[in-house]
Amino acid sequence: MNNKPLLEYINKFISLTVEEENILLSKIVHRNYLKDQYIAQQGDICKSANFINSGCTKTFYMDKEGQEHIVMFSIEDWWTSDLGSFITQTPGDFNVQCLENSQLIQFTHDNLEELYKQIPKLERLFRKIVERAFVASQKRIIRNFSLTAKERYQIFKKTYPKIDQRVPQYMIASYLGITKEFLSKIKSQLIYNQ
Amino acid sequence: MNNKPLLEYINKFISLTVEEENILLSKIVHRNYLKDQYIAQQGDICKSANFINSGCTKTFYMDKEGQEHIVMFSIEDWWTSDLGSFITQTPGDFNVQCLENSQLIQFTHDNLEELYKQIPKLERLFRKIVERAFVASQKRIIRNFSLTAKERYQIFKKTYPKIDQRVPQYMIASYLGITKEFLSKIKSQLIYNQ
DNA sequence: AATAGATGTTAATCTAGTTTAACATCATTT
DNA sequence: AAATGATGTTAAACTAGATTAACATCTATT
Repeated sequence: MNNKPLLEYINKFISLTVEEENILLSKIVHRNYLKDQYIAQQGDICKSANFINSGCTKTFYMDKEGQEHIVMFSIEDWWTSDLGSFITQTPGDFNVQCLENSQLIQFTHDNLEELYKQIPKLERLFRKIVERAFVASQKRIIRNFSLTAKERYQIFKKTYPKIDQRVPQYMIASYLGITKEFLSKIKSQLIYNQ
Repeated sequence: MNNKPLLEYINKFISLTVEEENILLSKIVHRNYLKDQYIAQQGDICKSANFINSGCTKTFYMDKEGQEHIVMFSIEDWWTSDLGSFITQTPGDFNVQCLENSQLIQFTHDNLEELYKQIPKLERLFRKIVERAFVASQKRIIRNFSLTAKERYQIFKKTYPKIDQRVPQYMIASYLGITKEFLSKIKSQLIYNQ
């Protein structure tokens, strides 16, 4: 039951009293998932927002052709969920799946609403978290439009070196919006040109 | 000084007492911009979050080649700002420019922080606004990866019929991430095939 | 150690979308 | 009404990246 990473994370945004921390901890659930297990499934209502204590997940969309499109990887000290489904409590567009055995701290929708009532400061915390996520998402749209696949890959490697090493290449290709074959070509070009 | 649209908008998310409404109204500024005027500029710190009473804006990024990439159009009853720059108060990556004469209601960073203190409920309001914006942004990434330009254009027309009619085609092409020439081709194909 | 399944590479062919360039249309200003 | 600038169209040549398919490498399981 390691709550330290979560509390330290929260403390970067807002400060909680000891009582508030205890209220918060009373409303969370620790949960272990195995590699390949699903945390959320396209078409289902997403039941939890999850803080990652350890492990790694991918959030992806499966299109009508059965092709996977990864929107996001998440690792330790970050969140994972189908946020759209979670906040509206309606069937979601995304799958969230563990890429490694993962230790998560889960906030259910009801518990989080309850927490917002008891500790209004948490609204601020989650506002800030989502603000940052939104900004990153906007920047990604721009990058996809204004940069080539090679440039996007180089930025990805620099920005997320940990993820680059932990995740199979064909998933990184999916995240970059290209095929695994083309990513392979890019990598060989990069090796040749240095 | 028409505050009705703003108050009605807010009321969809949270309910304010009359006193709270008055505090809020004391912290906002009404401001008129002319067509082509800039609300935020790439490289500058964005000073305001703006509720649109009337008018229309584009948020865009200018790349090293001098090409414009539109991330977002905003019209009445929606917000416009370089959110990343606004929340961090650091130089921004985006320009926000009026496409029509526009009446805006401005929240400066300081005033908004002040308001959060006086009316903590507003954290909830802005959390919800940004949540929705983030979800829309994620869906757009998916659409860009899994759909063709033609499909994306058809969805755009259906989702934002008002904007489609108000904004020149070459800007819609930029929003869709394609050239104006290719959008022109798509349109002629669509006319031919119905 | 042999087999199967998951991951990664290479190369040929193909295509969605770009680039370039010339022209058409419309609105605004003189 | 002529001229200028902003917007939109068409078509030919081109390219980034997809598709297909064959093969290579690495694990994990029997």
